[in-house]
Amino acid sequence: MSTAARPASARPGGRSARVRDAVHRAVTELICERGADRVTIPAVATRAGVNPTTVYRRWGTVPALLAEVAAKELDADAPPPPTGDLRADLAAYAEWDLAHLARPGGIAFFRAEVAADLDERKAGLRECLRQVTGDLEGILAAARENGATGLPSLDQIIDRVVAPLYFRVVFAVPGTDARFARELAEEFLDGRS
Amino acid sequence: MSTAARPASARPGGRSARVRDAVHRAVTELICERGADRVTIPAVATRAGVNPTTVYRRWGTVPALLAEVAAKELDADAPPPPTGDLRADLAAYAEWDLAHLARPGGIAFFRAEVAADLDERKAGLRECLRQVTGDLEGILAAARENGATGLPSLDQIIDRVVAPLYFRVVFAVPGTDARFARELAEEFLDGRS
DNA sequence: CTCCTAAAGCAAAGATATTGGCTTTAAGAG
DNA sequence: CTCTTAAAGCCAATATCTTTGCTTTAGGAG
Repeated sequence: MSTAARPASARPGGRSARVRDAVHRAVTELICERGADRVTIPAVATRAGVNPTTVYRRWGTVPALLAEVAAKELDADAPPPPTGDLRADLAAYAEWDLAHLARPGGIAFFRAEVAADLDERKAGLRECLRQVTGDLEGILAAARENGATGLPSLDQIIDRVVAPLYFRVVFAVPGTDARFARELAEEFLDGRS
Repeated sequence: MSTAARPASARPGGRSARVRDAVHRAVTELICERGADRVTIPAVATRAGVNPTTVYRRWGTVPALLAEVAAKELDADAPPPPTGDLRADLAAYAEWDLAHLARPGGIAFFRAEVAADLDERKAGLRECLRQVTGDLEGILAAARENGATGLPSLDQIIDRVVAPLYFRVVFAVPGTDARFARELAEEFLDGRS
């Protein structure tokens, strides 16, 4: 036992990082080329130029691997920061959310979460929903600071704006584009008061 | 070539029907016990007391098998027929839809559809969406015959009623019960005029 | 009742995926 | 620079899934 605190991860640098990046890249590529259900650990390992055993030992299962990649992509592609203008912020968020879902392989991650089971599934989806509600709360808080009153509730926004976007992307409903997303948000706000 | 017309399926009776029923039952049981992603053809065959080869030859893949079972269950558990009272019909439909999705293994079929890829996926989801729009069109038609005017559009109902239900079931949002479903439909209609 | 044959069963071979024991590599501390 | 050891690599064993060729069973027509 040294007197210094142990780092959270024992050996995060160099080779481990390179392997992680190669595996992440391989997952993204395979998801885009084939679908989520054809992503297997041996395939990922081959594409990444890494030994399958390594992937099994570090990540264990495909859903766990996908969850990590999805989390990383969510960090890289964050929604636009709220300005305090609820109407503009919500429209921008809706547009971003749609783009995020509809990006190549975007829905594949959602699928992976939906398909996973029990604890893993609940954890993944809770995290996903938590992320969405966190973003929306940020938008509402900014509007409130800006002096806005009579704000919609989180549940209302989720039911009226977020849910339709998810549904339409999953079912590939035609006409679900950026313009639709913005109008969905704006019409929701206009219909209240 | 006989002069008589050939039947669509060459030998539908007896043993084939028994095997089909046993396999269907096994699929439903396994989906409820484990999740959709742990349903494999060998597992289904064992549970059904049928040879795996038979399942491979008749259905080929797990998604195809799940699609057939889902279609059969949809037939067995049809939504209530429209009465012509839009408000009551839509509330009843929302309640039925939620119950149908939330039933044991209900979402698992949806998951299976979502997880499948390319042609199979598109076919399955289109069928699912077609079913929903068909039911809703029936409700709208009944209301129209009853003299109602200013009816909402199909897209509106899907965005405002159906999509939130799907979203909430998939993400297991608390408080998503029959009462919520009815109120969702009623508040949608009340919010128009 | 008898015959034809679609569909089910069986068994063995061929893929793939997963696990475990052991060796090798290279961060990172001292 | 040297040493320790976490993490990666290798390879063989195991488990699962999937396909294939052939045999057997049992609907259903005549």
